[in-house]
Amino acid sequence: MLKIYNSLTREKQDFVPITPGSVRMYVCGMTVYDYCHLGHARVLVVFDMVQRWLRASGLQVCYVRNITDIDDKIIRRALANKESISELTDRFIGLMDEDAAALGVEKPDHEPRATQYIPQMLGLIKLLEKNGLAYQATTGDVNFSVRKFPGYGKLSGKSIDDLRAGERVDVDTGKDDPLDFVLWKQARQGEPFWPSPWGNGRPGWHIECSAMSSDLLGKHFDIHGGGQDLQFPHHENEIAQSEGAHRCPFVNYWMHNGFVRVDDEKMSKSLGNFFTIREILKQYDPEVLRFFILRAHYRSPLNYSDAHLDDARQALSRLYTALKAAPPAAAEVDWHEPHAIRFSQAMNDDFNTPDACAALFDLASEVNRSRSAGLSSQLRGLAGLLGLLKRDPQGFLQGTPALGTEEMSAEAIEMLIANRLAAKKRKDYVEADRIRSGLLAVGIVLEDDAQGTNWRRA
RNA sequence: GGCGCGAUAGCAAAGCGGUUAUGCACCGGAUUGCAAAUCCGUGUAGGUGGGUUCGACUCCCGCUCGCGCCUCCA
Repeated sequence: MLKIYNSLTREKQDFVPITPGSVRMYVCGMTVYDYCHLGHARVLVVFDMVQRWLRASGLQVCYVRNITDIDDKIIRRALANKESISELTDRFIGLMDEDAAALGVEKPDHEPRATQYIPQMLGLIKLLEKNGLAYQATTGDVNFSVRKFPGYGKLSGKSIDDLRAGERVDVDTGKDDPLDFVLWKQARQGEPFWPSPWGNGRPGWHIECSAMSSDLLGKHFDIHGGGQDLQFPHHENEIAQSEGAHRCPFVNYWMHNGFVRVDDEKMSKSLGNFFTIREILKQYDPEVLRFFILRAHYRSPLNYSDAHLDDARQALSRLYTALKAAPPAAAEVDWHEPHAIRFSQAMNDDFNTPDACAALFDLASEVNRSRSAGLSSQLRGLAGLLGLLKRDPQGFLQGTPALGTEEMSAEAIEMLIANRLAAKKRKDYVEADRIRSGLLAVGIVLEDDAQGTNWRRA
């Protein structure tokens, strides 16, 4: 039985799908005006893992991850770049796809873009207006009336009055209450707009997710995910909009992944301490990054540093080394085998990937001891469910230079290995060792076995 | 100020009221021409003060420290 920690109830709960045998899941994706950073990588990988495990559990999954392609930041960036909004967003959607693919993230079933759902948003706003929850302010903006929605704050555990305590005096917003949020922004000079019953304008941030999720998944669906920082106000507002418009429960299970940190501080755009996926992939194999993300629990904070990635790289090498020692027969998982059982229990316990990884390492030891192709298949099969160990071991072991080591071509390495073998044949161990330590100095490790000499990157 | 989360060995990171987490690093042994890899083995934990219990890293309370949200942010 799968258990999921539900942010809404703040406890682990048995997962019971609305429709037996199938799951509908929505995850807040990217706002496309810049490169994806490590925080985005975490959302992408974590919910890819969730989606994979749901499918592996025999459920039929409909996974939606949206793209926000219209908002203030996008408008500003396009202006600064002197390009059109669609040029900007198309470009970064392409780059995001590349990053996601590198990290082994499977394509969601739907990737709706906000700008393609304007009619649905307008429909939703009309419903909210009809239900007395939306009003047009003197500024022309259409706002959501937070105080008229009972239960506002149930996701984030905030009460409206507590929120008021920290508020700053804000004039000219036209809001009845400072906590009200915008559903539809009145068009301003030089900004893109769409016609609406309330005049030309563009959508507020939160309404797109309510519109896209109900259009693709229905008014009431199973799982909604995203980064912890979206819990308030974004997800809180989504609930208010969706439940306020449809008058029915919105989402059963809310999942929020923890932050990525640098030096124990949240990595964020505003702090400027973020690393893009691209930057990191210049130094590390994408699978190392994926493994780094998955070896921590999705709700825990994840501290980034080169040392931690180096550590992850060494650990992943151990798994690939085991696969190399005993080539797998297949990648089919035998679910009666003890490691598979442990793996499955770990995953069913709120996607405990660190524990699932521990099962993988125990299995690797077993493979090394037994040299069993069957167990090796188990290893590859189970790891595959996390999107790991899909490659040829040699490709991984020889393809990822450690930080600070120089590149050397495979041909050059092979040549030196041949020279060393010749030296060994004539028992010139001084020369043989000289060659080996020379290679080690540039990050190449030689391993002799009965068949000959293999090399890998340290 | 309001609300919430966390504190595990050198580093990273899980489960668990009593029995080896796991990985990296380290140490001893096997193996090797020497190594590497691998195997075997040892060691290093649970912020602090109380409480509950036959027994607590694990449950409860206080304290200290760290972090997050309350504003765009994955």
